[in-house]
Formats: sequence, C-alpha cells, structure tokens
Amino acid sequence: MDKQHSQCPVEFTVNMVGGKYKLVILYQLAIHGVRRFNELRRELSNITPRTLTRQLRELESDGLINRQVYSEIPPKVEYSLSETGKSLYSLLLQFEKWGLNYMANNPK
Amino acid sequence: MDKQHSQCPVEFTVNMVGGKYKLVILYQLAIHGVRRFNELRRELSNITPRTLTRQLRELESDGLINRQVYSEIPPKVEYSLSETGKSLYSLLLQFEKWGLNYMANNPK
DNA sequence: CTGTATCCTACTCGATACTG
DNA sequence: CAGTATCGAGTAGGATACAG
Repeated sequence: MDKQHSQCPVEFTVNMVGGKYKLVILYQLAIHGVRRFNELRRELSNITPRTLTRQLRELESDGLINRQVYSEIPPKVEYSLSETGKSLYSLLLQFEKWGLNYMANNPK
Repeated sequence: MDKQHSQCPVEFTVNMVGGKYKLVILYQLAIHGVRRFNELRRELSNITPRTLTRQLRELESDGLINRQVYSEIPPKVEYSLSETGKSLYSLLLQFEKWGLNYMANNPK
C-alpha cells in the first residue's frame, strides 16, 4: 500500500483505513469497546473468516487495534481500539453522521 | 457497489467515498474550490486519465461534485463540490488532521 | 471458538495510444 | 484541454474445507 510514501495526509489516512471493511471494523470496536472474532463476523454481514483475519492483522500491525488472547479452551480473543485507534473516533463519527444524513435525505 | 443496500451508515459512506482517489479528489476540491481536469491530474500524482475520468463521473452521478463545461476551444471543464459534497467538509478535515498527526508522531 | 489453507473470480487501476 | 479506447496486471476479497 505504500503507506510511508504518501505526501498527502488525506491519501495517507485513506491508505491506512481504506478498503471495504476496516472503517466498519473500527466503528464496531468504537461502539462496543471490545469484540470477539465471531461477533465481528456476524456484524460484518458477508465477510469471510479469511478476509476478517487479514483486515484485523493489518489493523493490528498498523497499531490501530489491540488483540488480547486468552489461553483457554475454547479459545477467546478480544479485539479493541488502541490509543491510536481511539484517535479515529471523531472521524468514525463523521462517517456515521454523514451516512445517516444522506440516507435520511435520499430515502430508497 | 450496492450503495443502496448498506444498512450500516459507516458502510454506506465508505461505499460512497471509498477507493483510492475519491477522498483525495474531494479534498482538492474542498481546498481549491474549483479544479480543472489536468490540475487534478497533476495533484493526484500517478492517476491515469482513464481512472480520473471514472472517479469524477462516479462522484458526479452520486451528486457529490458539479461538472461545469465551457463551450470554448480549447475546452474548459471545471469541477467543484456540490452542496452534498460540501457536507463532507468536516469529514475531509478529519482525514487531513489524522494523517498529519500520525505522520508527525511516526516520522519515517 | 478462532482461525488457516487452497483455489478462484472480479474488479480496480495502470500503460499507452489516440481523438474532438 | 479534456477526455476515450484497448489491453493488461495486480490484488482485494469470496467459497469452501479443514485444523488446533
């Protein structure tokens, strides 16, 4: 994604949280605080486990989310926003707000 | 893109302004007010005319930008934010702000 | 429950040449 | 100047089965 080579701050942020699911994942984590793998899977209607795993790994390696593994059986893994991820909060709210507003003014 | 079938407002907005260039285009229009085709082309470093055309057409058909054609030779076309597009202003600023901040705290 | 492993499709975007 | 036409490559993401 060439994340480090973007001069434009908007382009940089897009490269960071772009794609079909990342902002929605972050949004769910922002709303709920903590989510488990299968909870996210249900909330992102059609995502496949392979894709969800990849998105979560990328978000983690970019430092936007935390992954907390509990060594139990059955396994339990909790995802949550990191401090950096939380700094996206108002951006996420803008997305929510704009979407709600657009949908309200352009009913299907 | 199934724009009308998103229940989640965040997902809806992502479908609207997602992709590699749309937010950057909107950002340039927000900054400069009015831009011509080749001005945008220069500002979006590596975009091809084909891709730029497609992004602009999609933004136009979604009602986010205006396309003003002047019947002159040589041709002149000006792009600008529509009222709906302008309602993305604070969202665009969040992208700019977050990118600047992240880059400042994570120097290359 | 939380993933991996394979395989595959579809779509986005790039390169390049050309036009009114 | 503002695009269009063709062609092609890369990759995001889907389907499905399986594993620790």
